[in-house]
Amino acid sequence: MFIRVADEGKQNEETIEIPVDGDADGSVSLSTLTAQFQGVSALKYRNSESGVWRGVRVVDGKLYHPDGEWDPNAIYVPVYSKPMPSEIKRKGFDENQDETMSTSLGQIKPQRVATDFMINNNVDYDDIDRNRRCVDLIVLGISYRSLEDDVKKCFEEFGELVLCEIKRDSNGQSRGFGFIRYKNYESQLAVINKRHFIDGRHVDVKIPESKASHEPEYTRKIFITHMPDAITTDDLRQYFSKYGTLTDIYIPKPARSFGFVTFTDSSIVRSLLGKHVIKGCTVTVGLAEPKTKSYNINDYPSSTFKKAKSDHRGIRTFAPYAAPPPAAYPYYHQQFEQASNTDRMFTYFQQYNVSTPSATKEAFPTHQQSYWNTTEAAADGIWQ
DNA sequence: GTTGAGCGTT
Repeated sequence: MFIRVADEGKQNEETIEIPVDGDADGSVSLSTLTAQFQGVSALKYRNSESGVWRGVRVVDGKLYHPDGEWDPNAIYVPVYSKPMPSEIKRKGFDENQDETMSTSLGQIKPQRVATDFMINNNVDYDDIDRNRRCVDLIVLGISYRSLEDDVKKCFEEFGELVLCEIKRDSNGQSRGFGFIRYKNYESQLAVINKRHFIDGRHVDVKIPESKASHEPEYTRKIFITHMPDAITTDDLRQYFSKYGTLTDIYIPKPARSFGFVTFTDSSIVRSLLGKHVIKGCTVTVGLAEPKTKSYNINDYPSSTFKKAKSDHRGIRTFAPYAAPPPAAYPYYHQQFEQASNTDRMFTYFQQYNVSTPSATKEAFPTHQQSYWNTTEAAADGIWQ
């Protein structure tokens, strides 16, 4: 069986039939879809009764129809998150521009080939370029008695170093961390995310926060819970690296059933919220809270998870519920991307007959973004 | 069952 997919307003010229995996679970593979619609992250369709858009559920790279079966006559419309396909630079797109970058290590000519991964995950070349360069790497966990030479000896095994230093206080006492930098990017790839031993201590090498991203760390980080002890950092790396470039993986020792994975980019984070199956275990992915409570909310208006939670308690107090939610719960943010506003949220939730007294609107300051979705709302008893 | 150690200098 096939479903018909076309960009909005292009049903006449460019409707493409996409196969449904009938052997398995009747889902449509997101990668099959992205082969035809670059940059697509979900599908939507018009609800024939109400006329409003409905989102198709996306889980683990597969699209599931809310009613359990696809309508062969419907036209499904791709939902894109940024950037739009026309903005994805493919090989040849801007070949006449000189894109040679100057770095302290010489000239690097970036390759301009969009991989499937990049297209699927809306990774653009700026991300890749930034990530392909050698940067100073932070070395954490250095013994206080280790010297520069000890550190150097360990890391020279992987290639020529252009920097190796241990940070010290004004008395010359080691602070237990330092920085290294390689001449070649391959060496950087070889040491990062691996365990190293110096003077009987294991040390970690990471991209330092100052180089990781322009976005605050916690917006790029997921919080994984209900995680069995058997899941290791390697398992998390293997599983989550398909969604983006990782800058950090953390599992406390001894294990406490949770962990963190940090990406280079915050944009993938929202799409990962919910259940995932890793090594046969179902784990829950949530947002990481900021490590310090002293952040200024106005600095990061798009990342105020705690505020979003209290907003939705606001609804619960007011709303009587006339009807149960539909069979599936499309993510609000998959339809409307990142920036939200009160009016648009209320319009969206009206399709579920959630009563929205005007007083409730006051609980939604317009500068705040809501990350919560209808599944979470249902779990919290809004519609029970 | 549910939130992380530590991040500099030019």
